[in-house]
Amino acid sequence: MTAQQPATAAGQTSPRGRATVAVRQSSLRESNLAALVAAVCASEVPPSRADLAASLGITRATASRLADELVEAGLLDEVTREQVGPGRPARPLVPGERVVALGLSVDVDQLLVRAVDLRGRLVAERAAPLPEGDAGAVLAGLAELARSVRQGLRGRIVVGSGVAVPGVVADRRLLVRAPNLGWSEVDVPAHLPTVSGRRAVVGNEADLAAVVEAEPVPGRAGPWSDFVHVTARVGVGGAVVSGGQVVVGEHGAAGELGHVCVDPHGPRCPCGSTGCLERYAGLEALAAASGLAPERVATDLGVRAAEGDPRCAEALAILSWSLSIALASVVNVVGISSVVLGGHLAQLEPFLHDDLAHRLQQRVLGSRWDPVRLRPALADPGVAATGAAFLVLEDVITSPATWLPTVRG
Amino acid sequence: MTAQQPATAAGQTSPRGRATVAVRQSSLRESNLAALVAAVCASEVPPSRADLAASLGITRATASRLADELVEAGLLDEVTREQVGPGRPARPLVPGERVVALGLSVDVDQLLVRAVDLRGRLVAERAAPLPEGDAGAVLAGLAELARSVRQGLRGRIVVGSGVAVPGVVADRRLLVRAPNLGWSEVDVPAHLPTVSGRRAVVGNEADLAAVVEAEPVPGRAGPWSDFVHVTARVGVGGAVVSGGQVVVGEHGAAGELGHVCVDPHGPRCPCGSTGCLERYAGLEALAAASGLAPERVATDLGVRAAEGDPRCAEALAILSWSLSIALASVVNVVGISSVVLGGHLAQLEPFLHDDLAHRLQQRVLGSRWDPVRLRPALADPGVAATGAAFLVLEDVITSPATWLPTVRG
DNA sequence: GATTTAAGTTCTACCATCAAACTTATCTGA
DNA sequence: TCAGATAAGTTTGATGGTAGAACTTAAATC
Repeated sequence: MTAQQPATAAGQTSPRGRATVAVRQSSLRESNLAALVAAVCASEVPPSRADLAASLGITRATASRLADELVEAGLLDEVTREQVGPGRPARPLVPGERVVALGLSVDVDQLLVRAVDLRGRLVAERAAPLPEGDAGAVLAGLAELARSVRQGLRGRIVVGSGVAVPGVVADRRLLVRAPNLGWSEVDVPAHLPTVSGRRAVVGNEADLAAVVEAEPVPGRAGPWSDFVHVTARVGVGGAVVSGGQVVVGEHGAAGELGHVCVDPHGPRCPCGSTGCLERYAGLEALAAASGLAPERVATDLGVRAAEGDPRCAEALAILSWSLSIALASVVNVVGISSVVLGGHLAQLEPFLHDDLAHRLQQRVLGSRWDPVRLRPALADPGVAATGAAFLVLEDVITSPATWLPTVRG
Repeated sequence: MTAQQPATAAGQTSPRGRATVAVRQSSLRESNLAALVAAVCASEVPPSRADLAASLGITRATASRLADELVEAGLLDEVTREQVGPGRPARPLVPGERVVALGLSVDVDQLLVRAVDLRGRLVAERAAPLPEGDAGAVLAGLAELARSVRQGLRGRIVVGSGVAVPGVVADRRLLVRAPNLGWSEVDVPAHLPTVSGRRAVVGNEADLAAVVEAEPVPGRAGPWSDFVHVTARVGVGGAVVSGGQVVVGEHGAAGELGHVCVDPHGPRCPCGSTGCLERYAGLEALAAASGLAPERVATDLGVRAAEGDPRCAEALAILSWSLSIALASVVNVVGISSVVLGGHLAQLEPFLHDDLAHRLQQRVLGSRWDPVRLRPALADPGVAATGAAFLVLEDVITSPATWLPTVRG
């Protein structure tokens, strides 16, 4: 899902990564504008025009002209830096703070709308309980919530909106099915207002959470660019991130870690298979094994197990065992040896880490050369909404020319 | 492995797919040359200069000028087409047949060298038994064999050589480890002659077989661009192809389908884990279960089972069961629902197809909406060598400008 | 206050593409 | 047989974006 387009420097490319359309003079400019914005967003310290010229391999003249246009349009901001040495002082550039995107999220229990700026900062946020009714009613409520957030964004350049949904998404638009909401074949953008004339883009919530995990700030890579993201809540979902990109698969349904087979002789799963990971690591299974109420699992299971509660210790051991089998298979197949644990697994991570790492070490083929790394996910229950906004902001970084006034003559 | 670079229209991009280096006038030309060559290679019917101009969105003038340069350099050939209607007759273009690449392959039992032209045709081939000795001795033998094949290629433009090896490859160069050969940390290109001043590029044999499966002719997509390729020979290997590209993973070790866990309570595997697919679908396991000699498994197992031999039928059932569990997990995670069966599985495919398809249908999450497709691999034991040559030919398609005379003034 | 250093700007040259007119080669039909 | 139609390919000058080099600006240093 989330179909992060394989953005290229200039021109369209086929799925195989070869150019299918020729490039012209103007694409040259567009692609250099994109390179400039990407460089500014990716940089830890705000670069000057001269820095950009050097790092991108263009002349200062060209870098300066392009940067001026971007500053003029508000896509970049100029900041002042305290002088550090001789020479004319630089005018460093940072991502434009007037640029914001809306991130919408539909979950099983609430609606959430966030506004995030190009620097990745949360500008506004509003939540509401899930309205009663069908997809139309719920999305009408979401549209209303989004409108109210937009009210408070006067003076900003609202570049678009993204939506996170708990289901399979095709083509960044169609929600094919969302079992937990009971929806199928919903054309989500059709129910939402356009922003600056642009339709909302749609993504799967687990994928969007992984986007933020991979890139905590739009356009700037996080510490890990290749990892498997497992999110356990009621069900178990996940995403595979490779080279900073979420792997979406043929029909946008990749990342179904919950239904990797842990034990073919294990319990039946409603999906039709047997011994799926979800039957061991899902909330229901953990509650049953530990004797805890479902809402206490995330907070109490680890602590109780550490205190010596035998049922909790047993539940934690089964969790670790089942995760190790499923994750080892995934790691062997996709060749990625970093794992991010999300949902209630994030809170249990301190109690799981050593045992799970040890078990993975035994089952992962390349672990002798490259040990498996484990990390808890960001502790933000609304990440998916942020990820949805990032989806739009990444588009701005990829093709900033769209947002420039087309002055011809 | 096989690190197929995510080739872009113009300029370099980061792993995240954003431009890191600006593009200049000359990149424009380079990228349009590449687009032209790619279009000619991808086309079923040879396109004229006017066809190319229309499909790429450039003027006939530009298309013509670029095409002339490519024809001049031998990268494209002009053919004559019988006239079909009024107007000046077109001079259709096809990939240049003088352009050939060498594909080398080291296997556990033999050396193989092929020469393949830009149209994907096998031009020459020579095989030799595996020489005694260490990596140096074996690669010296391979170099000698390559030299002898090159002798017969006078008048051709030999653009480079690729090498297929049965092991993990890093950076298209270093053979990290090859258990079946007992090699590790071998800098393969260092032992081989350069071709036109270019070092050989190295890839994993399973990945290279998948490359040919995805693109039977260089630059022209085959029927499937997203599939899981399982190859069972002595061991069980594989590759995941997504969007026509082989998924290589963080360290080039992706695609280890042989060590996906089928049953955690299953037999121990030398890899340190338990119940790996290789313990069920590997040649040794099949021979033991069926009572057949290892070399007869591929040819006889299916026939004997169909004739009613109970041990063979049992062995086939276990094979199908174990494949279904492992493949279902892979398909759920990477979201790809096409499977190509290679090695001895290709020959067994007719006997496996129905039962395996049925089992997968039950275990794969999205199979109700998108049934899993099964297909046997190409019946060519030397595909890997062809794939190695393709690796080089794809580079020519991606950046043909490298092969043009640099006329400046 | 002269000198050094480096950022940013201005100007001309270059080069690849575009647009449009032009040439060439074949078919069509009287 | 030959003019007309049709479409491929070519030539010409214009356009637009970057390169290169000289120039201006602003601060630190001595």
